[in-house]
Amino acid sequence: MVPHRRAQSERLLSGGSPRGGVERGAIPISAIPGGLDLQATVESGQSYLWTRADGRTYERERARGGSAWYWTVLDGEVIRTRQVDDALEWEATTDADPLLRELLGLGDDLDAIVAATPSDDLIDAAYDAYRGLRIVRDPFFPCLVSFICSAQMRVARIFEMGAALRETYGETITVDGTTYHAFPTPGRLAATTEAELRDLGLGYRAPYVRRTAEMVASGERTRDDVAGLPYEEAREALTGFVGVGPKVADCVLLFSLGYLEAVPLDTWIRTAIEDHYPDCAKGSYAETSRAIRKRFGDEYAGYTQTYVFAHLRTRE
DNA sequence: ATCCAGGATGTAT
DNA sequence: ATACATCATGGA
Repeated sequence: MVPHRRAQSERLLSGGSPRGGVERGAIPISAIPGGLDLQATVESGQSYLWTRADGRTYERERARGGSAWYWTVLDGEVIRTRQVDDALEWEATTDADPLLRELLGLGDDLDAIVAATPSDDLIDAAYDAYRGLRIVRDPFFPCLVSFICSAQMRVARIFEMGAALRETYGETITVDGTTYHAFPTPGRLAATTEAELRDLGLGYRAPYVRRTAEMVASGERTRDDVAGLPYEEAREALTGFVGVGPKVADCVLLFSLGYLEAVPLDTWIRTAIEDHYPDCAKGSYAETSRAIRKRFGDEYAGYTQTYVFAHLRTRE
C-alpha cells in the first residue's frame, strides 16, 4: 500500500524551480562554530533518520574526508547532504539551509561547549576523537520510535529496523527518478498490528511501538505534553509513552528536543561510570544521572555523553 | 553454545 | 521505591 504516491510526485514535478523542483546550496564550514563531522553526526547512533546514499553499511571505515551523500525526508521534502572540504552541500525539494542548521545542530558553538566542559583523560580523548560531531535535533515521533526500538539492540540493527519501518509503512517520494521513503506517520503505525511489527523484526518492542503510535495519533499524549517542561519533569512525562523508560526518555530529550543536559544511561555509559567515575554510581537512575551530569558539565552534559559513547563504542 | 546489544514492563516485596 | 524475571533477535 503506497498512499499519496502519485499526488506527491506530481507536486514535486510541477514544483517551483526549473530543475524538477530540486534546489541546491552549500553551507560554508567556516560558518559553523567549531566545525562539523557529518559522518560522526549521522552515523554514531544518535539519529537513525539519515541514510547513506551509496548503500554502504554504517559503522566501520570512518571515511576520512569521505564525502558520502546522506538523505532524509522531513515534512514530505527530500533533503540530501554531504560534507566536502570546506562546505556542507545540499540538494532538496525545498530550501534546506535552515532545516539543516536545525536538524544537525549547526548553531551549537562546539568550542564554547568544550571550553565549558570539565577535562579528564576520557572526556579529552572522546572530544579529540570525534571533534565536529554535533547533537542532532531529530523530529519527535521518528526519534521516539527509533529509541523505543533501540532497547537491547545494536546500533547497526536499529538502523535496519528504521529502514524496515520506512520501506514498509512510509510514504514514498520520487525525485529525479529515485524513490525515497519517509518515516511512517503515527496514524500509519497505529494502524498496524503487533504481529506485523514482529514480522519486521521488532521483537517484543512491537506492541510498544504500536501503542505509542496510537497515543500520538489520537492526541492522548504528544510532543506538546513534554517539550518546554523542566528537564527532569520532561523525562518523567516521556515515560508515559509505552516502551519509554528513563534511558529512552533521555535519548529523545537530547536528540530531538534539545535538552543538552540529558545524559542517557546506557550500558556503555554505565560501564564508563564503573570504570572512570565510580563515585557517580548511585542506586537509582535519577541519582546517578544527577551525579554524572555534574561530572560531565551540567548544561552540556549530553554532548559529553555522546562523544564518550561514540569513543568507547568504536575504539577497537 | 553462551553472551550481549543505546532497556522496559509487570509483579512481588 | 526497589528487586527480579521476562521479553525477541541476530552477531560475535
